[in-house]
Amino acid sequence: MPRPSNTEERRQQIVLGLLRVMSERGYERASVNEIAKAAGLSPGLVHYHFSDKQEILLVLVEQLAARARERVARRVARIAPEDARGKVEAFLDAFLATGADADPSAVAGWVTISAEAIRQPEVRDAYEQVVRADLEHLEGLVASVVGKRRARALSVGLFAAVQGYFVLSASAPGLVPSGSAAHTVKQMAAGLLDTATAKEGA
Amino acid sequence: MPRPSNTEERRQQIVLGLLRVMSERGYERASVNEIAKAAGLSPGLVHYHFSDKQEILLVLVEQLAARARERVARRVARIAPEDARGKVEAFLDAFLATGADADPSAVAGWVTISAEAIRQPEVRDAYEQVVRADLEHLEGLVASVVGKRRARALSVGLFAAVQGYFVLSASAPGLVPSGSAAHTVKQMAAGLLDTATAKEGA
Amino acid sequence: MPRPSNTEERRQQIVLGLLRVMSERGYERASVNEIAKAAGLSPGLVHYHFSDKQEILLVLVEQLAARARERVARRVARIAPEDARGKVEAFLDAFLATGADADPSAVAGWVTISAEAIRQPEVRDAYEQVVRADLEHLEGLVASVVGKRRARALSVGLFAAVQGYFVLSASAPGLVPSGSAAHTVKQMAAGLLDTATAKEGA
Amino acid sequence: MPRPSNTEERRQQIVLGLLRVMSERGYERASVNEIAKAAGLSPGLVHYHFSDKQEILLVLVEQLAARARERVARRVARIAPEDARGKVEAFLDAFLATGADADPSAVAGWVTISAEAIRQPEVRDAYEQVVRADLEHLEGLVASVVGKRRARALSVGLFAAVQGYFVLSASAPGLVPSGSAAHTVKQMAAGLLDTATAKEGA
DNA sequence: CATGAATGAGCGTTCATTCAT
DNA sequence: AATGAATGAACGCTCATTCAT
Repeated sequence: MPRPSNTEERRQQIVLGLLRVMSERGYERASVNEIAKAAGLSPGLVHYHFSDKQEILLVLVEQLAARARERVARRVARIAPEDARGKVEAFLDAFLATGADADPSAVAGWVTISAEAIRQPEVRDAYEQVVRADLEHLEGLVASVVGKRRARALSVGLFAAVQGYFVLSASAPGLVPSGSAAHTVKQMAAGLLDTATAKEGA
Repeated sequence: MPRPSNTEERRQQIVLGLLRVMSERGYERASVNEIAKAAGLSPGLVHYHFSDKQEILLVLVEQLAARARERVARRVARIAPEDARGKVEAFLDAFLATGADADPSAVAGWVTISAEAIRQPEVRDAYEQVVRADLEHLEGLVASVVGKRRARALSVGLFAAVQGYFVLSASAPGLVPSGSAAHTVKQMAAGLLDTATAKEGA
Repeated sequence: MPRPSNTEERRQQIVLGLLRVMSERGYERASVNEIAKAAGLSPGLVHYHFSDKQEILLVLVEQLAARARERVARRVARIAPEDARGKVEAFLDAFLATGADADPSAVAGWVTISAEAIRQPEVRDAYEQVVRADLEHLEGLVASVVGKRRARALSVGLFAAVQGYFVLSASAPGLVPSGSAAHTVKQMAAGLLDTATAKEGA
Repeated sequence: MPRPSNTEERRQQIVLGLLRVMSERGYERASVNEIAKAAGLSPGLVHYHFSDKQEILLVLVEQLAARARERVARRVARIAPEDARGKVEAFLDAFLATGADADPSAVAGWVTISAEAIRQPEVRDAYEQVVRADLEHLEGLVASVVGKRRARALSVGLFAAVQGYFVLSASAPGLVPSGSAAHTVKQMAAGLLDTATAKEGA
C-alpha cells in the first residue's frame, strides 16, 4: 500500500516558504535552498513538486488573489443589497482595513510580484488576470452607483489608490499614517461617486 | 597637464545604462556587464566609477527624483500664486499627465526601485527620503486648501494613487484606460479637498 | 500461495525502456525516471529489479547481441553447407540488410553502447565479449574460404565496415545511400576473399 | 594600455581540455570544472570564452576535422598526380596508418562525438558537415579510378570501414590486430576498385 | 582613466538512489 | 512486488567584483 499522497500539503508548504523568503529578500534572492529551508524540506523536493521556481511564484499569485477575493466576498456579503455605496466601501476595506496592516509579508509579496510582472511574461499574465478580476468586481459595484459609462475609470482610480497604499506601506512604511489608508480611500471614493452622480443627474 | 575629468559624464552614462537594463530585466538580473554594454563602456570601468552595483541604483533613485521635482516645479510655477487647488492639480499632472505614459522605462524603473526598497535598507532610505520630500511638497500645497490638520492624510492618499497608477501601468498595462490617470486622480483630489473644506468650514 | 514472479517480464520492460530512452537521449541523459515511464513502471521499481542503472545497460548489451546472433544464425542456416562464401555474405546481410535500416533505435543504442564502452570498464568488458563472439563466428566462416592464417585480419576488417555503417547511419543518416550498405560490404568481402584466395593458391 | 587579448590561446586550452577529459569520461561526464582543471584555468573562465559547453564540443569537432584534413592533404600530395589508386590509399593511410594507433584520445574523442551526434542536432550538423567533406574528397579520388557512377557507394563503404576501425580500436582495443587496419582497408579498396573497374570496362 | 580577462561563490535544476509505506 | 516521495551531491551557468596591463 503506497503512502498516501501529500503532494498538496507539500506544495502549500513550499508556496508559503516562497512568500516568507520573498517578502524578506525579493524573488530573485529567494534561493530554492532557502525556500526549502523555510518550508522545512530538502532542496531537491522543491523541484519534485514544482517544475521550476517560477511555477511556485505563479501559484503564490493565485493564492494571494484567492485570499483577497475571500476577504472581499465576506465583507461585501454583509452589506445590505440595496446599499451600493456601502459595497464599494466594503470592497476597499477588504483590501486596506486589514490587508495592508495585518499581513505585511503578503503585502510585501504582492508588491514584489507587481515588480516581477514587469519582466516575466507568465507572471504578468497571472498578475493581469488577477487584477482584471478584482477590477471587474469593483467596476460592477461602482456601476451600481454611477452607471456603467463612468465606472471603469473610477474603479481603476480607486484600485490604483489601493495598490499605491500597498507600495508605500511596504517600501516606505514610516510615511503612511497608521490606519489612514482605508479611511482616505473611502473618502476618495465618496468624492468620485458624488461628482459622477451629480454629472449623471445633470 | 592632466586630462579633464569625465567622471561625471561616465557616471551619467552608467546610471542611464542601469535604468535601461533594469526596466527590461529588473535590478538583480541587470548584470554589470549589461549595464556597461548599455552605457557603451567596458565592464571594468563601472567599478572604477562606482564602488558597487547598489551605488548605481542609489544614484538612479536620486536622479529620477530630481527629474520629477523639476517637472513638478515647472508646472506649479505656472499656476497663479493664489490658486491653491490649481497647484495641487499641477503637482498631480506633473506625475501623471506625462510621466506614466511618456517614459515607460522610468516608470518601470521606479516600480522596480519600490520593490528593491523592501529589502535593501540603503535603497529604502533613499526611496523614503525621496517620497518624503515629494509628500512634504504636496502636503504644503494641500494645506493651503484644507489646513494643516488634514493635509497629511489627504496628500498621502493622493500620492498613493499616483504610485498605484505607476504600478498598474508598468505591471498590467492593458488595464489602465489610456490618459485616464491624471483626470481621475484630479477628480479624487477635488472630492477630498471639497469634503475637507466643508468639514473645516463646519 | 505466493503470486507468480514476474521479475523477468519486468526486467524486460525496463531494458526495453532504457533502449527507447537511450536511443533518443543517450545513456547519461536517460534518467531512471524516464526509463521507468517508458517501461510503464514506477521509478522505485527499477531499483528493485536492478541494482543500478549500469546493470540495465549491461543486460541491454547482452540482449542486443542475442538478437543479432539469432538473425545471423537464421540466415546462415539457410545457406548450403558447402557454400562458404555464401555464409560470409549471410553473416554480413544479417547485420546490414535489415539491421541498420529496419531498427534505427537498436542501431542508435548500439552506437551509444560503443561510446560508453570507452569509459565504463564493465560496459567495455560486455561489449568486447559480444564483439569477440561475433568476430569468432565470422572468422570461422572466413577461414573456410581463405584459411586460418588470414581469417583474423579479414574478418576484423569486414566487421569494422559493419560497425562503421552503424555509426554513419545513426550519426550522419543523410550520407549513407539507402540500401547500399549490405551490397558494398559484400563487395568488399568478395574482393578480400578473392585476393586472399589467390595469394593462398600461389 | 590593455593587456593583449589571449582569447584564442585560452579557447585552444579549453578545447584541448575537453578532448582530454572527454576521451576518458565521455562528453556528459566531462564537467566544466574538470575541463577547466585540465586546461589549467578557473571554472568561470570557461564560460567567459565559450557561451556554453556545447560550443566547446563544436569547436573540437572542427579542430579534429582540420587535423585530419591536413594529414590527408599531406599524404595525398606526395602521390604522383596520375596515380589515382595511390591517392585513395594515401587517403586511407592518413586516417588509419597513424590516426587510430597514434592518437588514442583523438580517436576516442571522435567516437564520442559520433555518439553525441545522434542526439544533439547542432553536433549532428557539424559532424555531418565534416563527414560530408571527407566523403566528397574520397569520392573524387575514387571517381578517378572507377568513374563517377560507382564512386559514391564505394567511398561510403571505405569510409565506413575507417570509422568502424575507430570504434573498434577505441571501444574494444584488444580485438584489433595491431597495425592491421590500414592494410586491410587498402585491400578492401583494391578489391572494390578492381571489381568496379572490371564492370566499367564490360 | 580604461580594458577585458580572471575569479570563485552561488544559482536553478537534474538525478541516481533510498526508503517508508 | 510496488509506489512515489524524499535525499543530497553534482551539474552547467551567471555574476559582482578584482586586477594586471
